[in-house]
Amino acid sequence: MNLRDLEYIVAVADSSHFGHAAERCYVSQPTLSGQIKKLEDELGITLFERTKRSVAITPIGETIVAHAREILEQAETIRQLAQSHQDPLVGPLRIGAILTLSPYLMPLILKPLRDRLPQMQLVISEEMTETLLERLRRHEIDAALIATPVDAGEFSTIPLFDEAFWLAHPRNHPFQEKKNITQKDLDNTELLLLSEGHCLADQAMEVCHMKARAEQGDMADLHAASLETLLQLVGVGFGCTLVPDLAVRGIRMNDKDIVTRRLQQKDAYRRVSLAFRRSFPRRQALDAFNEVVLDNLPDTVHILT
Amino acid sequence: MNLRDLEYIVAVADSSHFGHAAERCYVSQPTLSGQIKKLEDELGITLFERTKRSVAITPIGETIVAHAREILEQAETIRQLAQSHQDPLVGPLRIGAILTLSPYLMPLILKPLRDRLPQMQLVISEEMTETLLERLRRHEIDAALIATPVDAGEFSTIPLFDEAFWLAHPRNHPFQEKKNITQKDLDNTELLLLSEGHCLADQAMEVCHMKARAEQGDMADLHAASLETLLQLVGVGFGCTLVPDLAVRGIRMNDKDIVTRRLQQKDAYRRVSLAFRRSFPRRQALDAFNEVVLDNLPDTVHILT
DNA sequence: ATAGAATTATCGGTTTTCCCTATATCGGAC
DNA sequence: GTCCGATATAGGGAAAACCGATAATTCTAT
Repeated sequence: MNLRDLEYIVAVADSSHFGHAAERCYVSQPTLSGQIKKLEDELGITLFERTKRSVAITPIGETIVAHAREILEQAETIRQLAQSHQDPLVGPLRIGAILTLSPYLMPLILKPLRDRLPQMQLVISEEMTETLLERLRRHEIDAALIATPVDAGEFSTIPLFDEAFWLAHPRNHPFQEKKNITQKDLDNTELLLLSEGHCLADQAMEVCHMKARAEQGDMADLHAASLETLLQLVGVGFGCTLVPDLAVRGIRMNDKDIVTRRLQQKDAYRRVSLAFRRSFPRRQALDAFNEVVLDNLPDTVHILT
Repeated sequence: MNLRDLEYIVAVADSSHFGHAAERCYVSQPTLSGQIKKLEDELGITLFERTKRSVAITPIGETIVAHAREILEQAETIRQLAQSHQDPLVGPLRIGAILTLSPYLMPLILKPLRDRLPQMQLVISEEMTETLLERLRRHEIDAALIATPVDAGEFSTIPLFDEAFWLAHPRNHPFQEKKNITQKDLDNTELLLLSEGHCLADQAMEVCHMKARAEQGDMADLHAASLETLLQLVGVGFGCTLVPDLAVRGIRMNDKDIVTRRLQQKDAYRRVSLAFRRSFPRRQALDAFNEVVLDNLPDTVHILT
């Protein structure tokens, strides 16, 4: 049995005429006759009752042709599906992003993305870096926006932009009096950090030359699960924290108790990149996505070509 | 695209391993790889994301494999259908019978038929000869039990049995006094006949040497549409009629006002045969049907070998 | 009755597809 | 670095699908 054979029997069932059916299938009449005969032999039944003058379908033939029609329809559906997915820009793109980036980046790009690539539906996951990478491995997402270098062997990465860290402190904090915050100031400051696993915590510790989490002492149990929570804590005077650039934009607008200040250090930034499986077939979709992201970032971040 | 190709992609989707999938499909791994690649090229999309180390299905691949599964299932259904119809004795057999035979023959054979050929469902149509032959031409029925010779060119026929005609007259009829009914008696008798198109009417006229229906005079508007109606008329003294043998059996039991008498003439019978399209493929089913019919006829009919 | 038209089946040869073995290539493990 | 496991590639052979020509059969028209 064969899809072609099924086309043949459907054509004969429709036209009741081997010659016309053959024409419709773009084959010669002997070919069609032979193939149908072969199929009948294979199935062990007679599909069509033919005389030299006429062709009529048998009851069982009728039933089988009905199934054949369904099969051909399904096959056509497959071709249609394939057709509409041929453009790599069409179809859902599953992007993961770290929690300290996603809430501040997505609002900037979702609308432009829908305008520029209406056929591409973005499916967003927000997770910590390790979880994202695991989901990438499992093919649950197609790419991940992260701020940590990953093993180049396992995934390909495209660097997108460098995002500076800002210091956020309460309005009544001693820093309020200082014109410039120096590295030394930072090194001596106890920072509020996100809980274990958030790359932002590690990055902040690095910027402030902290050796390990344990050094923080009493504040250990204040480790928050989201940047928003952390900022709430800053707002009520619990301490300072480092905030990545994109997240600062929201604070400036909304919270009068929090002061954000640019850091002097040149190396106080994190590099955001897009990681994806080397074998991922829709590279063009990723490139288009990246382009939209870069086109819609504020001037405050440093875009990498 | 090809049914085989679809088996390949389903196998790969199931095992996530080209080698194992190939084994399951009884082909070599290069063959399977090649065919899948060909299919991907044909569809213009990537079904599987493969590295040298692992295989994962793409989202669109997942969708397509789902359709492929349905197609293969339908194909299997076709094979199953064919399988269970391979035995020509299995499946519905559509038999037509003339109206003056069907009500008397069917009760005799339905139960034996169900016992002997439980897998064959009999679908019965009751029509006049010409209608039966027309339905035979249109493949609406598979065979017809008729009592008229048909053009041997158009249909094949199998003679089954000769059915004698009996005379049915009211108990108070002059015939009641006669010991034997002669041809001359019949020739001078006005018979009640079935309406136009019933072969029994023609046959009765022939037996009684009637030239044409018009000779009957006043009784013309009494032409009945069924033998049962005709016998009702006989029962209330409207006249005589000829009744075929199988129909007589019912009368003897139920009606005290009707006398049935065997005719002396040797040629007062009709030949019942089974007519079918020469191209009908389930000849064995017909033979089996005939056998059951002949095995269950009463001794009063003359069975033809 | 005979010729002609229409229709399906059959035959021989060609092209295409499918499949196999052998081998290359790549990534990971020891 | 070498071996192992996995997929991809190459070349050749077998099977199938296909075509044109033709046969066989049946209906139609003259």
